[in-house]
Amino acid sequence: MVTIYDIAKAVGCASSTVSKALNNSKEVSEKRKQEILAVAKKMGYVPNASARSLATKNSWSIGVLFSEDLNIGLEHHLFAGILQSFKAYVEDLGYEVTFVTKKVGVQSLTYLEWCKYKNVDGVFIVTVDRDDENLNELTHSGIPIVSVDNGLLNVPTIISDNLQGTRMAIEYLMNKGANRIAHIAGPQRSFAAVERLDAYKDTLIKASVQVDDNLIVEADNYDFMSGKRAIDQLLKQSEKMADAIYAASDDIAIGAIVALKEHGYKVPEDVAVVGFDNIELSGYTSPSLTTVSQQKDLIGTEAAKHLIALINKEAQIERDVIKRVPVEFIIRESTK
Amino acid sequence: MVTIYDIAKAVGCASSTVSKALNNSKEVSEKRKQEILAVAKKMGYVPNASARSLATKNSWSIGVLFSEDLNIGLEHHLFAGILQSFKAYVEDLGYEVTFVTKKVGVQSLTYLEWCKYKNVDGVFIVTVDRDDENLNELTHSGIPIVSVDNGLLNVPTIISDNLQGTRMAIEYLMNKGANRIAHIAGPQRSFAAVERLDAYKDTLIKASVQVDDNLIVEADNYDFMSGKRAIDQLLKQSEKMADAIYAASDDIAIGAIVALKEHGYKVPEDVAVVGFDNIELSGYTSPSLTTVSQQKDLIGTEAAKHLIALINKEAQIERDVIKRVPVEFIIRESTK
DNA sequence: TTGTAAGCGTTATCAC
DNA sequence: GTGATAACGCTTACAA
Repeated sequence: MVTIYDIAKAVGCASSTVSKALNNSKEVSEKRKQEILAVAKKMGYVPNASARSLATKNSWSIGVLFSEDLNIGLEHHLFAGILQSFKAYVEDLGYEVTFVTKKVGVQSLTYLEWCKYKNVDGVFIVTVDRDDENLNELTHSGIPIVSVDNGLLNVPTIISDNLQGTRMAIEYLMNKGANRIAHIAGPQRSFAAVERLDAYKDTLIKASVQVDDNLIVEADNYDFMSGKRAIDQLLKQSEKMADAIYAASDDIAIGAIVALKEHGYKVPEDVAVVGFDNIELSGYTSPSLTTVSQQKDLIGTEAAKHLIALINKEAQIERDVIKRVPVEFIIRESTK
Repeated sequence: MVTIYDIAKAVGCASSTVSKALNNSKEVSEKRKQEILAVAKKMGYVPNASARSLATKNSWSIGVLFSEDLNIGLEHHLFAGILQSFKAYVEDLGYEVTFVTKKVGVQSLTYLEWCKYKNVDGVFIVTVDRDDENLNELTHSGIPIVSVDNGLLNVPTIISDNLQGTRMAIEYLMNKGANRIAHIAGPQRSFAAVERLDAYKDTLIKASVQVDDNLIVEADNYDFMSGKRAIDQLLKQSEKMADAIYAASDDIAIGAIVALKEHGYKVPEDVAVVGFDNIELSGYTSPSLTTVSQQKDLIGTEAAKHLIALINKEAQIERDVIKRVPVEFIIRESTK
């Protein structure tokens, strides 16, 4: 391993001069700097992050909290997409993206301890168990944190405009003549799911339509099977099938469509279905799915921008700042 | 920040003794150790990764190479799933998972330089541009590396048994009576795609069926649209439509089914379709998709195990070690 | 402009 | 069993 001392020796100067040259300081003559840079390159010098971090107390790294406890891992399209654009943005700025974990070697740590251990500059919470006892400690530590979607208390959050999206969906269905619009809500431990359910009720009420609890089902999860099961539940709750269904996710919607077909209903003729997310496949199912599209790229980059601003103290840490990202309503065959 | 010196002062011993206690060394009396541990806990001591790493030359961190240049980012189900299980496995062992990047602060680095900079214990190559000029340098550096799927030269690779999978698919189709089996190959820059194409030809030849180049199309990519386009291409190449199609991915297969329907073909009546991957949605399309299932969990954990073995020098770095992970053939409606 | 030296928080060697 | 102390590679006052 080549160190600045090796370079200093080779050049015939002090290590501090080498350091200055390497860091583009103005306290070195241009000539010296070029000389040092040339030698460094020739010798294959690579700086050492640990030594640098130890001396400067900066890590240039951002921790990502991506808990798998919730069964929403990296495979989840939305969160993977968000993380992807977040990663691209901060890496371009020179930050390293690393996953926050609870262990180092044989030792167990809390999230906060790990972040201190690694001295991360900031934390991006993608998915996390809101009941995790370690969470509170982290969110109150003063470390710059940004979150998405899960609506943690005390953490600035970037999230889709669930109210707007829901309203567009419901109003569209009503304009199409639907008057028994059911809602398959997402699991209510999810913040977005709660928002969408509230928005559903709110929109109906604003349109002077009475909310019928028998037309509301809570899915266990955001996935296909939950959508299928939700239809069974709906059939139990209500003798007469709804003429439209607004589902809290595309996966649920697609599962619901499959179940509806199995029960002999035609989509969209008997029942119109609207999803949420606009997953890539929603354009390819049969029928293709009308849905509320979430801009995962934008959510990821907005989260990144805000976190960087917090790190650079260009933004203040305000609790409960919620930034809404607009959604888009995409009409396809499932509501024709 | 609490350091071992603070603890030493509080306890009234030397910092080296504290270090020993903290590291569970046998060179401290049990009594002292307990005393130190108690004080450390009370003071909220958290070790410092940089200092430790600087002194020990170990980082307990693994770099993940996940290049987005190929348009296969984290959103790709297969790679996301593989990374997920890899991550879970190594984190449980106390390793940190961090993304390899090409920049640190304002400075640009090669992959290898970054790995040296961060002193990662090993590298997991998930996706990477095989033509990347930085790659060769990394794979020949002596750093423990494991790869999946993309069949890099000189790197131990964990990959699905593409030959077995292809054979099962083709033989099944032949048994069903198909005698004009087309193949929508994946992009031939992908190693797996090449393997599947070769296996397709090989299986036909072994069954004394002549390979018809007009029944082979190379998709631009692994995605839906490529599948749709491939059907157009197939129609151009061959006047008579195939009676079965073996596609290199589920996405391609689903795209192909959509295109086939648009052209008036019925699946599976006119054309049977088989995919590859077993993405979650393949069971929910209409018709649901017969496919070759890849075990992403197993691929991820096998990669993790091998990398850890390399790091611990329990395995030798052998070039071109390829470990095959078995696949499973799943029969659904698209071939009924 | 350049050099000296202290300090960052650990671990590890070697006396005692 | 315990304690000095050097070393890890770098940055940064401060001195020259």
